[in-house]
Amino acid sequence: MRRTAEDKAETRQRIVRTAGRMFRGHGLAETGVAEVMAEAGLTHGGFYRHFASKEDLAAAAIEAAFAEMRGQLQSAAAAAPPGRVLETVIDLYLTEAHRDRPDRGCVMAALGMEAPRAGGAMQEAYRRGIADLLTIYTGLIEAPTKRQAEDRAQALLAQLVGGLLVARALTDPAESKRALQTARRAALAAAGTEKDRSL
Amino acid sequence: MRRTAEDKAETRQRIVRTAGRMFRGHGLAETGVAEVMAEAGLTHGGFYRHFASKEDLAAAAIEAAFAEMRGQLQSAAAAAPPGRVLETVIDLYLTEAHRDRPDRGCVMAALGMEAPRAGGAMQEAYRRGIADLLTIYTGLIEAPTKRQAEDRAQALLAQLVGGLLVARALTDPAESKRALQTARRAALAAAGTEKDRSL
DNA sequence: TGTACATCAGTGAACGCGCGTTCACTGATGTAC
DNA sequence: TGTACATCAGTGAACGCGCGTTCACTGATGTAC
Repeated sequence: MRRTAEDKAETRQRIVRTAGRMFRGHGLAETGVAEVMAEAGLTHGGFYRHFASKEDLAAAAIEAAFAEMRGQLQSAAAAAPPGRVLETVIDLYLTEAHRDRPDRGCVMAALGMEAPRAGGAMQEAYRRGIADLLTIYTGLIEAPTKRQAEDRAQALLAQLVGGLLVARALTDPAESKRALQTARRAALAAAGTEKDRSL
Repeated sequence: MRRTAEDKAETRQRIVRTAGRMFRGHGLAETGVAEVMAEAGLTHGGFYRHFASKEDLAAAAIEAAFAEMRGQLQSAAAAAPPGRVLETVIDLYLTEAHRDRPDRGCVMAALGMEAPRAGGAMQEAYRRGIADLLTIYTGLIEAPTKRQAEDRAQALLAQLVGGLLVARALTDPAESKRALQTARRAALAAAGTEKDRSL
């Protein structure tokens, strides 16, 4: 049953991506190794040919999920009309689709409680993911000083995540939808002015 | 070993409060019934004299933890100097103590992912807790219409929770402290003007 | 008020069950000659 | 290029272990008379 190195890398990636979705959808503790493997079309026995432990997988999955987020964020920002980049990335985040599909969405809004207390590689992957996101947002924001741009990026991220959490908490569809709209306005206000990229 | 009805109520309350702390500190899935009972000074066998299931306990614990939050929030608001109520409740929330002690802190910032997907009584207790918090915040905020006050209350709550999550994610003490300060300013901006209670 | 019996909060052992992890095994691929 | 052997990705059974829950038991309290 031995496979090519390429095959193995593909399998590993499939496991990591599957785990990323399941961990975000149901939580780290509630998602079993065997479940992930089954969802990836494998049996659980082979798991340890790819990962040292469940924690090892979780760290890889968190890292990969953040990378996925960065990709979506950056391509949305690149495609947005000038002057509407912040609006575009905010609207991408605070959607009903994102609210309803945590498994495909923001790592912070899905694992923001479990990851920091996990310690070790998971916590570090999570911390780095947040820091990288903040760097990207900072680059989109115009402010007198870099420090102020960083502060606004942080306020923006907090408003995005907090707004999504509120929207997910409210079970009434109309209330929840309104919460998303409110959060979009508040996020735009928190972000402030957009960096001029027309040069 | 039979106890007074009063004794039983006291025991139940002790279990609920202990569970509230442990669930917030380590998560719902990671906290065992036997652990909670031991921490409350009991053995696990008696658990089902008080609760139908772990979920039943969790719903009660979430409700009680929200009630605790409301108490702290309202007494802080009542004790604050006029014109500085919003600042006071924001400063109460975005502290290093709150960041470092999730078990004593905000339910939303501790169970905001697990509670909504749990369904049933837990989800409902959580939803109601958030709705009640929003009502309290709305009452503190001055705005042309009630709708606008509600929107600002929601933006405030999102900024508080989001800011705390960011601060908990950043492991560098200086970065994390700065994140709290930034979030305090952003929260104050999101809340807007305070309701005049001097009459 | 006193007595006999029923109740039931709390104990500690035991129950399935699912989890993360280990292991012997398989067979296709990599490597040495 | 062909052959023999080593490697190792993936399988499926099995391992402890801790979990939520159940249960027989205890003894102090409640209730009926």
